[in-house]
Amino acid sequence: MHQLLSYIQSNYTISNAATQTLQQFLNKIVLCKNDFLINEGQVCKHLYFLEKGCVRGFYNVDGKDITQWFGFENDFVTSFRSFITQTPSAEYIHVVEDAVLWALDKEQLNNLLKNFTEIEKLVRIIYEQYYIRLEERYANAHFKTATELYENLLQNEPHILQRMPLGYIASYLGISQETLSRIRAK
Amino acid sequence: MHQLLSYIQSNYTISNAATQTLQQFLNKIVLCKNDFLINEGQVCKHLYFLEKGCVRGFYNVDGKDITQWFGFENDFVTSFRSFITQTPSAEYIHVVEDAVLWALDKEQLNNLLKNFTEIEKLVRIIYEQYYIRLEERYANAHFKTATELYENLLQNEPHILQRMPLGYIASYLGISQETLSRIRAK
DNA sequence: TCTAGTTTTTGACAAATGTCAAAAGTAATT
DNA sequence: AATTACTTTTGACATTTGTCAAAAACTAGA
Repeated sequence: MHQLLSYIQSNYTISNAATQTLQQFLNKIVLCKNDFLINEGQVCKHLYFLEKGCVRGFYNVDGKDITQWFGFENDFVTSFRSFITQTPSAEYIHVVEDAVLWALDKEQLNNLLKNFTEIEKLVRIIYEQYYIRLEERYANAHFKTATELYENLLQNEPHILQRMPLGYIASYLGISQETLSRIRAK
Repeated sequence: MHQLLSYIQSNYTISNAATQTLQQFLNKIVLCKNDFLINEGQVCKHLYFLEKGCVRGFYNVDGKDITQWFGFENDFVTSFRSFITQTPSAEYIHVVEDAVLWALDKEQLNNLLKNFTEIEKLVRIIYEQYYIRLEERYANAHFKTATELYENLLQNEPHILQRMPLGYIASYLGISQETLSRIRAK
């Protein structure tokens, strides 16, 4: 069975009919390190469940990469703004470690939402969680020194430090790589 | 009719039955400037629709206020984290201009979500929009100089500059009031 | 209109962080 | 093992921003 389905079933209540229909709509995608799942300018037509590997969402300003978020196992990833509004994505999604994903088409998700109340509810709850997570990250980023940002990361998301190169982490925190390197030296 | 209801009806599709039930559950709240809608430590049991006035969500670190967000007419406001998880709020909600709000109890919202699919959908869509908005704000805050932050605000949310005192705006942007004052002088 | 309270501005200085450039370290390939 | 490419660290210095304190401007109430 897809890891996505067991993940959903162990965290939410969902009927067999919904599960089976969902299963039919999922397409497996395998990508290698440094592939791109999404490119800037592209309209994002799928929601992805990340089964294995890790990715980062970043956008490009004056030739400089700015990492917005990281995705790991059991995360839903996509360029949310593009996926929701069906407008061109401002961000890239870059595969940092070889990845296995399951893609769900926007149209087909809409069908699921229409036909299965429990999926509508599931999606609503997932949004709630993602919203809270983002808000928390935002709060943590505000009015903090570079050292505090690093200590926060160490405390709240240590897996990022273990699996992501320094340059990406620095831009995720909004500080220069050199500063991060010096902080870590201590 | 409540402004909330006409707001919803003009933006979403919603049955009469749902509208009427929702209407029953709404309680009007009137607050004055400098009242608090939510205090830190309090579990937030209501979702509020802001009909008139404006508010800010802030939290306190070492005696210093840090403004997280502003709410204006037609916004849904609450301490989302607390409301969703039913744990004590980390933030205060402070009334900046005399306000009229409509409160919806969490329990009663849950009933609505259970009984009316279109409300479940409505809430899901509202979360999508709030999520995107937050993500956008986050992207704008990252890797920007104080001047760029100010110019961004001027472009994207000029109403904030018109209606909020400088100190709140500075902490919203994550810069000191003095710096913001100097930037604005130019 | 005057007064008291609040908010905003200004100045001087200190501290934190960014930038650029080079060196050191690490990993991947032949 | 040697070469190449990529990532991380280090140093020197410039710039931005924060902090503290005081003055100025603005607001609301008596």
